Amino acid sequence: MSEEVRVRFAPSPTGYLHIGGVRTALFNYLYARHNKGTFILRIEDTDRTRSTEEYIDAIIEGMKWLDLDWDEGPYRQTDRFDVYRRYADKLLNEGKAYYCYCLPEELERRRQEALVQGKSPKYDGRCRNLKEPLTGRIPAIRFRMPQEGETVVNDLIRGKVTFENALLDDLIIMRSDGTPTYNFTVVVDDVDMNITHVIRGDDHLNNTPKQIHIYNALGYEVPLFAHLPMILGPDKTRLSKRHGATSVLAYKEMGYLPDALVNYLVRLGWSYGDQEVFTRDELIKYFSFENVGKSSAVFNPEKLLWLNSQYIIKTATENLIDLVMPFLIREKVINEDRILNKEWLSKAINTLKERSKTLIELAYSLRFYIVEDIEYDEKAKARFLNERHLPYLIDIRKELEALNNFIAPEIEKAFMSVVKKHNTKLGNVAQPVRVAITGKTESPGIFEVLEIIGKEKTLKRLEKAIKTIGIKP
RNA sequence: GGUCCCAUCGUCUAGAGGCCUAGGACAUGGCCCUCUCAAGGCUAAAACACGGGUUCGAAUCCCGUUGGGACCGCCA
Repeated sequence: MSEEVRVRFAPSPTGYLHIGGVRTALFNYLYARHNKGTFILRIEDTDRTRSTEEYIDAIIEGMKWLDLDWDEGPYRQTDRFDVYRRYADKLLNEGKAYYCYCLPEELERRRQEALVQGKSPKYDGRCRNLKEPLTGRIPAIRFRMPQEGETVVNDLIRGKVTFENALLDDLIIMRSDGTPTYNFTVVVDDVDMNITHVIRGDDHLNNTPKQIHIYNALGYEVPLFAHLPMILGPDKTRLSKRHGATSVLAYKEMGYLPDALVNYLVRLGWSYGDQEVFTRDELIKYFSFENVGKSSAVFNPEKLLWLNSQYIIKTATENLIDLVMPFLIREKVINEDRILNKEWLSKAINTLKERSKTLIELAYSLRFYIVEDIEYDEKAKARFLNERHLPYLIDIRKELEALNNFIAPEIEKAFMSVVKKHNTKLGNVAQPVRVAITGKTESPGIFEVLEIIGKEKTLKRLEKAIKTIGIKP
């Protein structure tokens, strides 16, 4: 027995990689990295009618975006059908599994009947001790589940969970079309891949005793289990498409930083004292199941947004340039062929970093720096581009025009001189200028903004504002 | 219906029988800073689901009730 920790994330490509899946992947990843173990990616695509290549690609892309790098795989179960077949034959030969000739429609009918009568829908075992094969039907293979005693799942998060064997169903391990089913393939693969810890969603806890019996039947040691609590939507039901974004990649499109999402998700059900923000290294260092909670958690978009803004502030401006560029193009702030001076752009970004909760917001707010013609917000225009503020605009234009060194401290002096001359408050000069330059009543500090916009554009925009007031009384 | 799981502010959580007058974070209100908006600082309001035990002492241990969730497929 090796000491090495081997864990796996095993999504089925019947849908996109969603928040819940990512959290499972993340906890597997953290546990592996914390223990210097191996993290395996396995695609559970035995349901051939619902699995698609597109989903597989999206899962992989999502994992890569979040930088949840795996060490082995992706393995695909559809490549391993002969392995399952071999194990199934073995169980058949040993009498631990048997052919079942019941038709899916028959089973479904019996299930419904049981439900109507308020009984537990369980396979009645009518093919369990068949002496002769039934002709004219292609059988499925069922696992012969022990019916006495109880099974204890020793869960790293839940503790001991006990199940009565009499309640366990003889489940189908091979369909009549020869393809294997989930509860069988997981066990075979986890055995085959030497998985030491099965870390997965809470929804599998009820499957676990059945799987334990398959391990036993196959003669293998049972791995350790850790069942993670579910993530709920705002209505406290299981997170689903109704609750907004389906794919994690949608979060990428919405301008979230991968590390912010990871940080948010890890705190859903896990904690480390009062700490809220973690680097990836800290996460790996501190992670343990002892600090994983047992109860399900409601997904809270507001806190994610807050964390995202914290990560934007933390990110080096240099990196932010590359991150925001696709959004500048997508939101048509710049044309694809237009090359911006990086040094200049980083100055602009610096003023907007702590004002942006997402990369989209950052891209939008960068607009007034970049475009030639800004548009006035109607309310802002009505309030500040009027007769009352006209003298200030005329004077500040004059003062700024006279500046040789167009830098923030000099610009400030110019403003102060106008303020003094009119014996007014700075806001009365700054706000109309802000509207003239940015089109809005909110922006970063106006002196900095003017420096970054530059003298030429500043004067041009001031003149346009002055003219606007002249035209419209 | 059966089985299993869970239960601290609106939400995420700290809490391992006395450090609890229940702490932190998001969101919300107020104040400070201030050229606006943010960021930041300070501050306010806000929770141990309920009922029984055990104990000198319970958010913490036990039992029950209630509430929520998951699963009961030839889906995974």
